[in-house]
Amino acid sequence: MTIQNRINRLLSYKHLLNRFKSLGMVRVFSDNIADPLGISASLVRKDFGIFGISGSQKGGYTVNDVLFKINEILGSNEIQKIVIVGVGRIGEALMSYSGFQKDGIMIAAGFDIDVKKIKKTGEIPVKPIEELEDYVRDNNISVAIMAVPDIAAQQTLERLKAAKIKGILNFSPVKFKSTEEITINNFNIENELVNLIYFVNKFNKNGQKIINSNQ
Amino acid sequence: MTIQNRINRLLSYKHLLNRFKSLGMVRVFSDNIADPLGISASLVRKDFGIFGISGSQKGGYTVNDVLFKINEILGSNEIQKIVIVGVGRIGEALMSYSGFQKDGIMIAAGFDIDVKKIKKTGEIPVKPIEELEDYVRDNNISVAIMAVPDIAAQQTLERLKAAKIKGILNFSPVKFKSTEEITINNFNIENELVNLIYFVNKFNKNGQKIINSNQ
DNA sequence: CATTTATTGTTACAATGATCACATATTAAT
DNA sequence: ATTAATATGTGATCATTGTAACAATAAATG
Repeated sequence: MTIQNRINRLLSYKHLLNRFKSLGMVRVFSDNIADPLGISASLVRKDFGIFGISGSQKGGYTVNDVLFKINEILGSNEIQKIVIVGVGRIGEALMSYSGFQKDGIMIAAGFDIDVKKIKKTGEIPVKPIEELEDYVRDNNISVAIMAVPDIAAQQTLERLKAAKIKGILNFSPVKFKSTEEITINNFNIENELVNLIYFVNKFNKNGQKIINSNQ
Repeated sequence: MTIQNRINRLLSYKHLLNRFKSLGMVRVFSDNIADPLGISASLVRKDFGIFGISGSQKGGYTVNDVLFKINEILGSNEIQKIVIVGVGRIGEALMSYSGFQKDGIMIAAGFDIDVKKIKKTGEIPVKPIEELEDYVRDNNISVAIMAVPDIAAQQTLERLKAAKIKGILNFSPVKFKSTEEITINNFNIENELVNLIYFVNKFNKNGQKIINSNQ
């Protein structure tokens, strides 16, 4: 979980730096980045240090250099093709979402078990699930979004494993654990909501803090 | 971030215990819970202790008691009504999703700025955004899902603040920070994908770097 | 050219979280 | 009733993660 935070911060840096860039800024200091994100400047410098991003001792960091380096680290300088398995409402919503492009992510195809979903036309083709394995091999895909109902989750996971997929972003309600061969990030909306409701309910009365004694 | 993990674990415990229950189990020990989740038994016991969940010194914990207590803590024993602002593809997908019920969450209404989206019939009504403030007040809503495009995000946030919403699950591409008055959890799909791609590309099972085979 | 100033890069530190280990309590068995 | 076995509850310990502090150093200034 440790490096995941670092990667997430890298993404925050990227978005912030893009904003700075659009404002015409050429150089930034570590606290310019830290303050808006509510973290310490030394953490920014440490992150940069760990990923080999260096600045100059008086003039700070060059926006373009840092942006290029971050994209390089994240693999966003080349297009990353991924697939979606399960073209229901969530799958469709993701396929029609255009925001992935800026991070170098391209949804190459969708797959579904339901023949009525198959579409050869359109920007992103939807293919029968039987073609997944061949497609993944032929197009060198390593990451998939899984957006199937709970009933189909286990079976879909097996198919993705068989297709030698290496990473899954799992929108299905069933939680799966990562293994040596495959990294699975579970994206659970219920959990997020329950968490939020808990906070809102506990903090409600006069903004009182919740008990957090660790003893 | 500290107690959030605890709440997330509570949710994992809940789901696991429900599985145990459906298998007919009446009592469990802390390691029955810990092992499948890959955490230590003492952490389970400590979590339980902190939330006042107690077991018996030889017989472990009673499944039903723990489940009831967890639901009580999470507020899932009563129905929590929430609203969705922005009835685009994501908003629609969430509105048609039936999995919230088991956690006591009910989507009471949708809101949109586009009059073509308004629907008075159907299970969940979709209302004009102007009615948000009144609806939230009259129905005692404190949590909202925000699923609007980036362009509308800032304005929508202002509306939600004006309506005295206390917690937002933000699906829009724009990241917002929580304040004293309002807790905002940003749900960013790009970030998750980029993170996953980073892992898949840079690490093999030994944590060593591998050659990035980009097509 | 020396001095001042400002910012990076890094080490020491503090806070937080999870695990370990054990004392304590409870049940079962003889 | 006594003893043995076993699981909880919790203080001590270890690990992780971010912050604070500062030394090193490059630019600016006189």
